[in-house]
Amino acid sequence: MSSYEDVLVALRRVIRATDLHSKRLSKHAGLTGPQLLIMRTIRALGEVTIGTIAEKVSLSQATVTTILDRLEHRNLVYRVRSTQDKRKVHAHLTEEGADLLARAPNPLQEDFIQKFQSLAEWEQTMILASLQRVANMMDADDIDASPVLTVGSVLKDDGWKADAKS
Amino acid sequence: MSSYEDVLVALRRVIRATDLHSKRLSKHAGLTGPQLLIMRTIRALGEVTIGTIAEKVSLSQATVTTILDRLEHRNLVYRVRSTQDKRKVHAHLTEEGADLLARAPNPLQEDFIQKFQSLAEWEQTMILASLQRVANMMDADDIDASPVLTVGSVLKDDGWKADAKS
DNA sequence: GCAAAGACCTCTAATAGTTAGGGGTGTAAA
DNA sequence: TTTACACCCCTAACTATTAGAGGTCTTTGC
Repeated sequence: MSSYEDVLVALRRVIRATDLHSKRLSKHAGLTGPQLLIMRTIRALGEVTIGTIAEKVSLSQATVTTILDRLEHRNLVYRVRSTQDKRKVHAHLTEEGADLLARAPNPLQEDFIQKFQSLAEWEQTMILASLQRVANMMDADDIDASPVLTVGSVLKDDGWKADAKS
Repeated sequence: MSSYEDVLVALRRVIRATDLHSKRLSKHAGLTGPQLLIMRTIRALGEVTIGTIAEKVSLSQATVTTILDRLEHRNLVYRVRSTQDKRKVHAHLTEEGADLLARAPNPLQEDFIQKFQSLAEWEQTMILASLQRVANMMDADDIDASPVLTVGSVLKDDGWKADAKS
């Protein structure tokens, strides 16, 4: 069995290799974490409804709507109401949005996420919790100051703020 | 007190004067009663939401939606989704629709409807019931064959069919 | 004459997206 | 350090559309 320290070191290496540290990434693209996540989902799925996005990223439709409002305002995405079913709205990346997304992330990132999602649910959860703990430690520069995390808080308590001032 | 026959005669005169006999009118315009009613509502209120139309004509939103579908298909109305509140949709008459509406009805009709709506609720209901009875008699050419009407059936049981074959 | 088809009308229930409102976090400026 | 601001996130309410089922009327074919 590897020691806890071994795990920490491995995690730090993963973080560096994949450039997943959200503050760094977000600042680079000028996008917040959820914004990036949603734009990636749109790129991955092509013509996609708001409901599908919400399902994929585990947010409510209302939240996706407001985030899309901001992205649309910045001309990174646009909406098209379906003619087949006028209840539905399809989201698309603008050329500008696609460019930004292409410039922003490290190519390794996509690979990593795909592989990560092939893990078991509990593995993903535990790894995320550990990553979170690592991030906290890095911020605090003090291991003992890092609070114990619950699973539920893992995805929320993330330092993804980037364009609060834009 | 005027006799029942006096009332009948008066009603017949009103019907002729205002050209309200629905079969005649509908055939003239190539529109059914509800279609005509909705188009008039749009013309009267200008930019109007589906919900408002439904309220004005006492139909469900779903019904208004399907009737608007047919009118839109015939290029008589068009929809514009509100930019202020993207839940809302405004209905408008096309030029073609406005033309059709302008040609179809007798100008007296508008006057009559306005005045009619200033009457008390029960007066309107009774008058409508009587008008309906008159219409039935005219169709039957036989007074005794006309069934006694209930208030609830007055607005429904109307010979408004016109373009079932179009 | 009469049965069947086709085109309507109408409704309720379900569905998709948007908005309102309230609570929270993080960053930057006074 | 407080304050302002811009986010995120949710639930509840709201607007319109669609699905599905039941009804009427007219036309068409027997």
